[in-house]
Amino acid sequence: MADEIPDIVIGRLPVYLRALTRMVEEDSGQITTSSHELGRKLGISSAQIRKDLSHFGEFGKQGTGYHIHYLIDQLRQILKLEGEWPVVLVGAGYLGHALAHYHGFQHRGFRIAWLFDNDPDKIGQEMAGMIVQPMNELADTVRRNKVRVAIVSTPAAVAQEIADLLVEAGVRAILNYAPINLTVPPDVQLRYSDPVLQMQRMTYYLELAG
Amino acid sequence: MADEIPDIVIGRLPVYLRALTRMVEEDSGQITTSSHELGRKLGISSAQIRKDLSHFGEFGKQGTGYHIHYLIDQLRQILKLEGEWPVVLVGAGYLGHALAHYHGFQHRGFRIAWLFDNDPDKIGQEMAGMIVQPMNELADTVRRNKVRVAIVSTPAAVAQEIADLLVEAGVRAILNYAPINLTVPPDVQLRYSDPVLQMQRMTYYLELAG
DNA sequence: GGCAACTTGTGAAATTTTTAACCTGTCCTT
DNA sequence: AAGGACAGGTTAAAAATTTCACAAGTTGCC
Repeated sequence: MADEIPDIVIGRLPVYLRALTRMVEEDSGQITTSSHELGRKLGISSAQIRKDLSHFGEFGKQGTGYHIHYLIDQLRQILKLEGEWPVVLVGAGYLGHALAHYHGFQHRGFRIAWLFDNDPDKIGQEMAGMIVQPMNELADTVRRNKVRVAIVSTPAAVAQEIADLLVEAGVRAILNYAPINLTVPPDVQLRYSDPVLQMQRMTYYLELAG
Repeated sequence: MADEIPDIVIGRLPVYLRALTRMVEEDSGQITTSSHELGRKLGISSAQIRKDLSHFGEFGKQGTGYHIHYLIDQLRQILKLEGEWPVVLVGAGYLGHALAHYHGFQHRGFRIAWLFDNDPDKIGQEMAGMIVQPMNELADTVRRNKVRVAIVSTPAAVAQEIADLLVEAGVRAILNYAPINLTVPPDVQLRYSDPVLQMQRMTYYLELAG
């Protein structure tokens, strides 16, 4: 363990966590699992799972495997998900609306706590238990509440501008839904979620003719 | 060129395509670009861009770079995006609603053409210019129209079941928004878009203390 | 107790991916 | 017309990532 851990490894931990959590929810009374079982479910080699986890410590027991609850706890700790990160959501369009209502953040480390938009018709309106705030209060809210995580679901045209503002105000992790590449300082985490990019990646493998 | 092209390369092509398209939209009258310029915009090394493209042919000209329009055309051809893939969207919840209304598919190779749900209150209703169809007609619609691409935005509990049905009916590419790992045959493309996974990947790098 | 069946963690090997460096060709300026 | 600045494609080297394979530890059963 120790040393710089590859980001690609970090990227798989949430996948493991999700699969383990699912195993608990299915509740077959199963207490432990093995790298083989987990690998089979995820389509990942067991060696990779063991190696990934070994970066952080020894969580398993030979002959037995991994205690599911214990491993979940450890992963949540590694990923800093034991608390609940308050998230600011910028952009209250269709997508922002969906994200604001999404229940999947709960129990997985996040809570959408503020919602911003620049549309006068939306500002002041209630959405998913929040009041849509005007954009000019965004920086202040981030600063005052020491918000570190943001989701951008604005049109591409303003996404960079919003990102700059968020970073300047103290945000250190941005999930960007706008279909555009953003530039942020190296100490700011940035992830993308453009459905079209994912789709375009798949069509390469399809046959054109019907 | 020729040979099996790494999937990781395929995954970057849509990113290049998006950046190039953006350059056209910004319309500074720019005709050509270079691997360096593109790399700078995307945070990718120029060598990687040249190498990626070289898998498919020689699209640039020494001393000049790449003709933007020509490269866009080539990428669209490589990714099989010259036509328009009709897409079936399963799940008309908040997220399905957002996807159905999303304009970003247009001009990028896709058109959401059908919308399915199992909620009797939603079936028959109009949404984004489509009528929500009942789930029991899904397989038939896919088969009759030879649909090859689907988006799943159902709850996790039914996502695998839907995926099986889609594959059985002929779908060969699935974008899954449900927060669960799916299993599909090896000849079926599968991509995920779970916002929480992306967020959990970022928090690892954040500092816990406020 | 002893044996067989498992399973982890881990160095080493294999494979994949990225980067570097350079040859060759193009364009622009003088 | 010549020279310098650029820039693509490509081969080789470097770095990163995955897989292999095995020693060592655990469990359960007879």
